Amino acid sequence: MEKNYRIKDIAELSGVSTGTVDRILHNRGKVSEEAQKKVEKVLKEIEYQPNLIARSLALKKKYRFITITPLYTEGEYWEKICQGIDKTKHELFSYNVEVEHLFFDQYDRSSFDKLIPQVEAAECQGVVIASLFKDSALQLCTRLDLLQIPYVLIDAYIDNTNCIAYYGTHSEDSGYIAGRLMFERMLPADDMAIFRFLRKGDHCSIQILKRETGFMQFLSEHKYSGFVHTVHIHADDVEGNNLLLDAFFSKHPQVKTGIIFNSRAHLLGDYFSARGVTDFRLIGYDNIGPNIPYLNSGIITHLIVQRPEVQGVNCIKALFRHLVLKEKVTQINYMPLDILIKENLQYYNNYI
Amino acid sequence: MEKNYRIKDIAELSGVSTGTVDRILHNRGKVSEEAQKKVEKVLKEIEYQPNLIARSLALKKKYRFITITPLYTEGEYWEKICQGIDKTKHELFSYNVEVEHLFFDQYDRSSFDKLIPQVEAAECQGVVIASLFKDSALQLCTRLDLLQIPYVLIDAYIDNTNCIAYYGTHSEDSGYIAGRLMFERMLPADDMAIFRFLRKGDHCSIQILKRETGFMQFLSEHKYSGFVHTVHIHADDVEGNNLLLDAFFSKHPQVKTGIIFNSRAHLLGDYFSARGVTDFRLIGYDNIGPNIPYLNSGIITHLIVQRPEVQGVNCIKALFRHLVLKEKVTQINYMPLDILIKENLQYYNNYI
DNA sequence: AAAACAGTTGTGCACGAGCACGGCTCGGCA
DNA sequence: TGCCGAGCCGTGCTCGTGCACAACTGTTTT
Repeated sequence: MEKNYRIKDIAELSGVSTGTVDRILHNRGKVSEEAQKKVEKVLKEIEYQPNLIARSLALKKKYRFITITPLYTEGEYWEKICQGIDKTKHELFSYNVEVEHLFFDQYDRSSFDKLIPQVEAAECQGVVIASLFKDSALQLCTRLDLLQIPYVLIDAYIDNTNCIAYYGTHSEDSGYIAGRLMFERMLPADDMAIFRFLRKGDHCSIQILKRETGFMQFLSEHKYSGFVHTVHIHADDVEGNNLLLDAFFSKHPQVKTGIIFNSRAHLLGDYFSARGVTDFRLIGYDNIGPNIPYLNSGIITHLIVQRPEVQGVNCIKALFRHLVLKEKVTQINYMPLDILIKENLQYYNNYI
Repeated sequence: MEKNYRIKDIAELSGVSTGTVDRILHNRGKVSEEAQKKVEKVLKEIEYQPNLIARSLALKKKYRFITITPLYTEGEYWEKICQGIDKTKHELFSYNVEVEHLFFDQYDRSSFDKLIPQVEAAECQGVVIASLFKDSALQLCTRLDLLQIPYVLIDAYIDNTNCIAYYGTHSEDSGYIAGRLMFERMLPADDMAIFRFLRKGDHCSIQILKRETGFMQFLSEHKYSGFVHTVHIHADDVEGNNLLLDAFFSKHPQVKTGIIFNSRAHLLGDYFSARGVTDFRLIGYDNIGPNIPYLNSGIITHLIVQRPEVQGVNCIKALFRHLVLKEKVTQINYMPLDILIKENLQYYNNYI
């Protein structure tokens, strides 16, 4: 039968006024030792849980968060992250939390750098940083440290920052999982292909390279003895790529298994579906819109996915919990790595 | 530049008092047509979002929810559900939400029935019902309908109730997925085994039977031509079962693949690990504590899991959103069906 | 014409916490 | 004794909403 104690109750129980209790709870202003002791004694006996509702009504403080993410087109990975952010923003509306999005071009580092002074100028209480560009992100972090503005990292973890939280996946392990999935249905001596779909200016991010590392580690740990073909493709040039892939498969018809470590498996899906290929086992990443039909039709056999919406939700909630609720937030948070197949796809987005 | 409009603002804009605006917003009491029109006009122009914080402070209403779930021992499936519930209860503490747990014995239907008058007597605003016993649950539902108390179903969906929400999984499809996973690494003509671990009084619930149905459907759709051995085992009798399993495997040494449709794969894990068997492919359900070490050691190859904590969270949130926020809640919510393997296990619980 | 009444409308307090301001006590000093 | 200031403490307003009650208007009744 737990009772909701109020400051007023504590004041009455300890024989002082609410003002004194308030001063003790927030240790502001001077309080006599006697009063301190009396109140502390009461506080020890009861379990006071401040009414957060009343607090956030009394504090007319506005919380302004800024997010810095890649600009996305419809169906892209970062759209899902931002959907999670916007959902949470709506949920926290009554707590006076406002969220403003700033975008950069994920293929142009300088576009990120240009945002740094903007963030410094904006009066904000917290920042969410998509840390694709490690050095630039680190620079922003140190600027924010100086301004004493808390920030959350998303996507790539950066050592030696004072971020209050990081949300992302363990890239090596996500590659390792891919290795396991691929191994389920091939022989250790079968050839395979890694497709690197890059766009002009694409930097083949550290994340992607780490996935590949984890993948190769699985292969070596499990005595893989086949040959791994690496196929480089420029994502923008559809015509050229078709020729390139035609050449590759006519030269290596034994390759029946492949993987793409970024979210562009659908581009290879386009190729296979145009050529009528149905017996290739393809593993990809991320449940972005364009990948879905190919998972459904069986051209992509597995997608390794990472709940981007939840990441977005968690970023904002981390700032909220840190600043408003003054709770402790765990710093490093690796998201679950989910395995999506045709059969469990339809239920995947029904969380929360 | 969205502004937070308050009732006071609306009153000023439309030239009436806050009381009148209040009456119109909640359509209570009589208001002159003139005032109605003036306020409605303003409401159309601005987008009024009531401050929920202030509202729940003003309404000193207590919300008392009751949950009715099986009594669990440590590490059991229902423990995870209740963990999600308790987490949310803590989160909604300041909204005056209280949650009381009632437990029944999942192997004794009458223990559920005994709770019905208790629920009716308790003055509560919402109920969460674990609907394992379909008929008994239905009876409770109709009682609650009469009392006009909203309720949420968890576990099994029941037709023709007025539940405001249901959270659970699509049982057939979760069996269908198991079929796919099993087929990944066997030949269509290989024999397999279905292990039915039941406890005394266990009713081999509809859920479990449906999983089996979905599984068999996958087999027939994919031209399975082997033999499915069904092994019945009483979960309580370890010694007897060892003998029974010994007999089975010596008679059918060709069976190298098996599945258990409830969460007791760990019992078979006990057997295999005692016998030193390492080349059996076993698929199970639910990431309950005892299953985890066997997934890690490779004795269980896959677990199909369904985010029980999230289900618990969602149940309480559904009642909260319905009663407090007065939002619309979607009625039927099938949870994601996740595939857990050794490699992605460690990250699985890092959500929210 | 005064009173009663119905139909509206405005006012004021409550919810619980935060915070500023003013008031109280007590000691020191002239 | 009177005055001042430091140290401590209590009061009262605020946030935005809900709701009860009082107050106001205009019409009908005695």
